[in-house]
Amino acid sequence: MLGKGQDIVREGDRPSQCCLVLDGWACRYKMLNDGARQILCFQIAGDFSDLQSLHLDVMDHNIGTLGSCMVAFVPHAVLRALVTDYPRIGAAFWRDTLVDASITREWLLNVGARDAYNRLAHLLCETYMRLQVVGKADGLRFNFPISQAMLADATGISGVHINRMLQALRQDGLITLRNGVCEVKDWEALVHAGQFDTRYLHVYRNGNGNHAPS
Amino acid sequence: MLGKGQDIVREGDRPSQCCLVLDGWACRYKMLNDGARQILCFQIAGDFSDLQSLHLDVMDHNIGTLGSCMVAFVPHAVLRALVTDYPRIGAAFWRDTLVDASITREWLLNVGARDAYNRLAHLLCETYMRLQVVGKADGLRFNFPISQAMLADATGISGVHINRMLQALRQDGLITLRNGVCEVKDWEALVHAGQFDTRYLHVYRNGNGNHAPS
DNA sequence: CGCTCTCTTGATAGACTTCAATGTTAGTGG
DNA sequence: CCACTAACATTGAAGTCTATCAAGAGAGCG
Repeated sequence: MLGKGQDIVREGDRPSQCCLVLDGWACRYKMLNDGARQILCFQIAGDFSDLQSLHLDVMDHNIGTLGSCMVAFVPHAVLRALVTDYPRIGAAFWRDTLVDASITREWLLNVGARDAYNRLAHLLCETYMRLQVVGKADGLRFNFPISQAMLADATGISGVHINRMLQALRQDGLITLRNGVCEVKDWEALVHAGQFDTRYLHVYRNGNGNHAPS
Repeated sequence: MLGKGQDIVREGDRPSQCCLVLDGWACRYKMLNDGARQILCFQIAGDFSDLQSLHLDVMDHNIGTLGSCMVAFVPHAVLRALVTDYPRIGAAFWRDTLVDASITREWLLNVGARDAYNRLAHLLCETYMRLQVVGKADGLRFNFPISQAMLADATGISGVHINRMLQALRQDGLITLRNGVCEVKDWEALVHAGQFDTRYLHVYRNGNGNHAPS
């Protein structure tokens, strides 16, 4: 169990184990010399943080907690044995890293091509959907202990502007967000604003998966 | 051999083969409803475009050419056989997709946290370095048949502003760019401007790899 | 109770976009 | 060899989205 703002792995490290997020909030991030931080993705329950360290010796980014976070560490040796003895598991791990890459690409699209309002909407859609898939959503509500400063770092938008865009989303009746709890008030509108399409998450379920559970 | 502006794979496709870029320029990209395009990475000689389709059935992005481009297609069946029969090759393929993801993360940092000038500088550093690694650079010069509109789509900057930033880079004596040929005039300054660090490319060579060959 | 963190708000400034026009280059066909 | 066209590059002006600066208000905590 880690507290908030703890680094799990740092850029330049040569990990000998992988970190699995069991609950709470972590993220990948990178820093610039001027102190700017870019959060590269949120990691929630079930995410294998740095599976990549199995094949890439040196970490090219940091992994840290955003809120209190329960993690497990699995030695590389164990994972390597799993991968060689059970190719199916190896394939599943590989697939996991591919989905991770897909999400990063969508974030790149988000930051590179959408304006602030839609960008935030998209991030909320994705976060809700991912939480929902792993059973961490309560209907249309979910815990979201992410400060506006963190949202700023994740979206490449300034903190002040995040604040205003959140207000806009609230006023437009799309969401509610208070005390670390977010509630989706108008899923359709949120999806429309973010131009959110679940395809890139590569979750296959019954139904089309692009609607909130009723 | 494909011409310019051809799609190789489209979002939603279910490829049964992977595309290997032998020479020329391709890219991953995504579109928004309003017609905006985000280029997600450049693909050059040696890049296995859609290795991910081995494990993710449906394409979540497009792959297309930026200039004339020589590609080879390898059926999934062949690759799967390779992966199962020769685990080392499987590991190499996996590693390849991980490096790809690392580059995407750096692009996200680039677009999310750097201003236009430095963003362009970084893109040029990366492109030069990657070409140099695969032997496609001629000293400090390299073919760069990428229009300003494409650079705009790659960086999330408008075409007009790309033009101005290129002029600034030229005036500052960092680069030369004409007729699809780019020449680095001041590598140190370019690296500094882009805050470029090769680590994320995961190329290990003699020397530190962060300097142009003399 | 003071401290810190986070959220909020207003005013100002700036980076970048958009619009629109012009210049340049290369290719095509007569 | 020269019009003609299509891309692409360049330029100027105006507009706007977003950043920055600065300050105040709540909320949680030792």
